[in-house]
Amino acid sequence: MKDDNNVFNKVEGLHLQLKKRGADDPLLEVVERALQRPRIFKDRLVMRSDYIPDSLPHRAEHIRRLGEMLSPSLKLSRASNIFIYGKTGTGKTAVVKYVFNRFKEIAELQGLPLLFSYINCRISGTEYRVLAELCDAIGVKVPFTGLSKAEVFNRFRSALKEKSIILISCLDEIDVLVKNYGDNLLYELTRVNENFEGGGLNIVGVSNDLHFKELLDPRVLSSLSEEELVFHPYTALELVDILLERAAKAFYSGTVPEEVIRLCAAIAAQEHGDARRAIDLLRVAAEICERSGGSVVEEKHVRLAQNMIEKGRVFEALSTLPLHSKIVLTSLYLLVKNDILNSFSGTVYEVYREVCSLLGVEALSSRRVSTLISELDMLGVLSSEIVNMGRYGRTRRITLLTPVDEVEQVIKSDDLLKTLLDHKVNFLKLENFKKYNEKT
DNA sequence: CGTCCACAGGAATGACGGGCGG
DNA sequence: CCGCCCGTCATTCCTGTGGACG
Repeated sequence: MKDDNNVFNKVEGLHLQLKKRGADDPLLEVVERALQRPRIFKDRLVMRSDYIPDSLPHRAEHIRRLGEMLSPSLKLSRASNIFIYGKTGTGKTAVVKYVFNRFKEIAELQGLPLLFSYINCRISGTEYRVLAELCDAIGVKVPFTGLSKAEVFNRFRSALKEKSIILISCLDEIDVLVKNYGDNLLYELTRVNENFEGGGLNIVGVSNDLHFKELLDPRVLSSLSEEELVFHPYTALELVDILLERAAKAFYSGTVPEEVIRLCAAIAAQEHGDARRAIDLLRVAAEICERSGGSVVEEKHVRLAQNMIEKGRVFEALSTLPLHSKIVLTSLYLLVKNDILNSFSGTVYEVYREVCSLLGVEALSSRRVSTLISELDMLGVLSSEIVNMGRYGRTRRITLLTPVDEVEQVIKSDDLLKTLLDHKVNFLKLENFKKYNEKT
């Protein structure tokens, strides 16, 4: 655990050095300000999202039950597969990791052939990579691409058998995998244990989609969810406890008043009781306070933090979009700038083509753009609604949901698109599109 | 009452870069 | 080196469709 005090001492040392050099040193002022800055954070790591606390308030019951379900593995017999539901930030991942860590310690102490792996299916992304990570967990090296899935699967199974390992694997956000690739992999995985003595695979599936079950084949469902565990969102009061505990470790006493914590908890509770959000909010509020030279976090810092986090999320999501999605977004932006708030897909596509030719980029087919628009819809950047206009066909009415100035920031952060706004935007004859769009 | 618009969105297919084993 | 298998992005072709217009 890194101590802020060390850093502080170093800065102090630097300060003394600089002073010796004379007053005209350009760093002197910066360092002095850094020294004067009141310190709020005692330990920043505690407020990070990947931090696993020693105790999880209001989750003792879940920990106990998960531990019970997995306990047969400590006697080297197979435990049930487990299914965990609950929305984001309800402590699912933390509980699983917590229990895994504790079991791992015991297994190592007793020298049991018991291994644990945690895989996030959304981050791993494909069936192949999930399989590769399972292999990795039991010490089988596989290339990140090149082999057929069946081959990787066979290697996994035979290694499991050969080494008589029991692998308990958590597949987090498992719904993402099934939505994209179906439940084939899960089916195969649940069958791994058939005709096996010693060794085996145990799956702890985690999903934040409550309707996920419906996507599964009944056979898969029955073997996957032999046991179930449901996580409910935290209430505001529970969030307060969580934040208080974290705050006590992360901040110097007296820097974060309880009412600020209550506010953070209340805001997060409104948004589905997401603990991660609550912690982020408090952390950012403290950072803002610290940077502005305050010594006690106040309500206004929380409000600012709330704003910043929201904007940051949007910017992050939009600026990492592939080029053509950004061009579609830009087209929509231009339309909105010209007071066309609801455009039809035909109009958007026309503008899109125009923008592409101005940028010297080859335009994609309208079919492709159509799915790009759907993707933006799913991201919540825009909303599209199918409308029937009889004689005048069937289209989507597309509305930009993101505030224009935020979209503008994203466009300006892209080197290519920036040139469009800077120089070429006048060449667009948007009047034509306006008429085109109003041809209802 | 049937037509027919302007697309939606599914299916099939292909190009491509990456990476294996042999 | 080849042949094969991935996943991703894109195109082409296709069938489907609610309701204003004639």
